[in-house]
Amino acid sequence: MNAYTKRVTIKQVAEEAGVSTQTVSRVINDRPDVAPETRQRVQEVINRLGYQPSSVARSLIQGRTRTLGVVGYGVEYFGPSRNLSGIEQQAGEMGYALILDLVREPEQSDVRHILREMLSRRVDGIIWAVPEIGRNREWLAQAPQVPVPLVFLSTQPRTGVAIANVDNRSGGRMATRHLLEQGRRNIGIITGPLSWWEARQRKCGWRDALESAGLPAPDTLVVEGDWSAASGEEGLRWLLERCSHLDALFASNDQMALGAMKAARRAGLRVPDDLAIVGFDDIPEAAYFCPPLSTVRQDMVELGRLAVRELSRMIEASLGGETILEPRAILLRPQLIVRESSTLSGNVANTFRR
Amino acid sequence: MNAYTKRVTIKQVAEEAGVSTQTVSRVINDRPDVAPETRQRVQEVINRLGYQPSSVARSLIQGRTRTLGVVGYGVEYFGPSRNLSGIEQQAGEMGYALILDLVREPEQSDVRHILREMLSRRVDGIIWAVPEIGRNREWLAQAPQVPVPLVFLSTQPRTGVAIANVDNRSGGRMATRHLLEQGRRNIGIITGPLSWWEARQRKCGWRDALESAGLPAPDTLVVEGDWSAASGEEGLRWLLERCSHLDALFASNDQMALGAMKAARRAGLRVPDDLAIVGFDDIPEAAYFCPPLSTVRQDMVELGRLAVRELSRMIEASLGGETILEPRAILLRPQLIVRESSTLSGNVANTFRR
DNA sequence: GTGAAAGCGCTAACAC
DNA sequence: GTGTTAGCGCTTTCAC
Repeated sequence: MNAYTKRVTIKQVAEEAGVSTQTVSRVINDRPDVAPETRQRVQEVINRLGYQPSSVARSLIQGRTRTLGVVGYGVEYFGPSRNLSGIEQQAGEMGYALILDLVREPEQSDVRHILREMLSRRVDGIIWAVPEIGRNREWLAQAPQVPVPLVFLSTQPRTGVAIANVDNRSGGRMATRHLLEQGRRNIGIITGPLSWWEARQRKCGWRDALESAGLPAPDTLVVEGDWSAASGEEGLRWLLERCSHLDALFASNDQMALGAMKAARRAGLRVPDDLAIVGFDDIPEAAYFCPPLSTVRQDMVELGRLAVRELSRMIEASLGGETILEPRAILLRPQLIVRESSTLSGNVANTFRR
Repeated sequence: MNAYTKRVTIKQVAEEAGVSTQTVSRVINDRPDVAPETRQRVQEVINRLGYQPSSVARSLIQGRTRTLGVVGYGVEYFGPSRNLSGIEQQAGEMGYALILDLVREPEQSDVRHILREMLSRRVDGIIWAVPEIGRNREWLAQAPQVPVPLVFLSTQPRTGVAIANVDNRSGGRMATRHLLEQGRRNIGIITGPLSWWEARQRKCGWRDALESAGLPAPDTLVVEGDWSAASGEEGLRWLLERCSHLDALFASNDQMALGAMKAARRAGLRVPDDLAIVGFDDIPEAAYFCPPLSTVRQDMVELGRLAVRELSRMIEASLGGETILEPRAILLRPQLIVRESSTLSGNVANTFRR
């Protein structure tokens, strides 16, 4: 088997067509000032030779790569993967390619190293889609010093940086208010890891709703999970020990809600009759849990798209004028999805509980 | 706010340090032949100016980008997202960056366009991780003409192209054989869309196992789903209509198994007592279904890693010698995970249980 | 309409 | 050890 053929260059095309490289350049860039017949002749040579302009060379001379750097986390989870999908779609539509870097331990990952790598590759802008955990965003204060536009996803709002978020607090409020409306009064919460900003926001929403209803939000109603179904199972067990009259639960994601359902079953509690449950995320399986899970849906695809549009706006602006756009904060409202796990009416599936 | 500062070049560093660009180049590439004091002086200037070598310029001159193109599908699903994660990990470890292109409609997507884009960006190699659906792989015959190494994931083996697969057929066999070992004799199957090669393979495995046991595999035991929980629910309903004595089900993924569980519940069937169920994939939620789902686990992370290692091998070979490596086919065995959906209590025997 | 010359930021090859 | 020259593949500028 032969080696891969060396790539055809603009020079070879020019020679073969008997014109200058300049003319070839005009043809591949669809410039007007080329004689129709010349254009056709060149085009034929291009097709015959299978010439493919090098965007590496173009990037070098034009000072832009039409590439976006994406630093992501947890693509194996539903939210982040949808998010990435949205980013990719929008970027593709706007003519940007994506360079992807996945972080596995957000708290320890070497931010400076990742940033350096992205910058050396001369991306036109960066999307930082790693959750804010503990102090792993301290460096963010230096963000304005990064020499390209930067948009953060799911990060505590700060002045001076562009941010796109789902309104987690409002989501937590929706879930809890819904449970209150169902007549529940003892509403526990299984939070995500409280080092996560998003987890804290959802908890704040829960507290907001209780306080608006004039109800207390004691610590005995709170347990911290780690987003996993196992922690949801354990969490509910723990809550039931402290608070025997618990009649509702807000689980901060659907996996933990699933674990809690298992624990409820084990404890002989009927859902929703004895215990109403609401989750967060609306993973595709949620509608098939037994019973189907009420939850808070967040449109992560749209969030990704919005982030790219904002980033592109910033890039264009920096390319044009001398001034940087004032970074904006984008906030996306989630949506309450009511299914059977929180409502007594019309709960057909419950008839067949094991 | 000021505009983003223009990037520092090697020339500026050289001037500032009072050396030639060559010397700076030697320093940033850790070449030995630089006087220690010169090196230090240059390094200081680099730090002070925040100089970041441009890999665009490097790529141009070295004829390689240290970039891999990844064409993927369905990152929002469990398998593909894990797959991508494995690819990213291994690529990172080997010093490659990733350019990501996500395809949303594998059957209609414009292969030539995607390929052109990747090639114009001069990726060193390509991983094609889009499922083989219908005839969307016909172009694959031309793969040897692509001017860079190419590895296909989850594709029907063919000579002349490198491929990495999970052994889906063997997985289907494992699932079905397990059900046979539990004493089941009327084992239905809900397949994936049969235009998918992987779906056909799993079905073949099911048939293999039945035939080995001397049992027929009639069409009344087969129903085609679309991977969704909804189709699993409907599928089981359909099967129960045709075959009232059905006592086991192999669902070709976990979502469809979940839907089937719901249908079983509705039909008043106990799982596993009346109907044993095995899924495929081992999504994280599977252990929390009610009852916990037996399934076939495939290590998609490892598959991704293997693909990258193989691709890298091909790239290195093509860089060195004149000949291309003979493309290899990699086959990864899946693993049966036994939980409660397929075993009557105390009947787990000597199988691996989690 | 077309071409020649210069140069994007860097490194390879060679000279000193 | 260090500098000089040339050039990667392309576009820009300015002649003609």
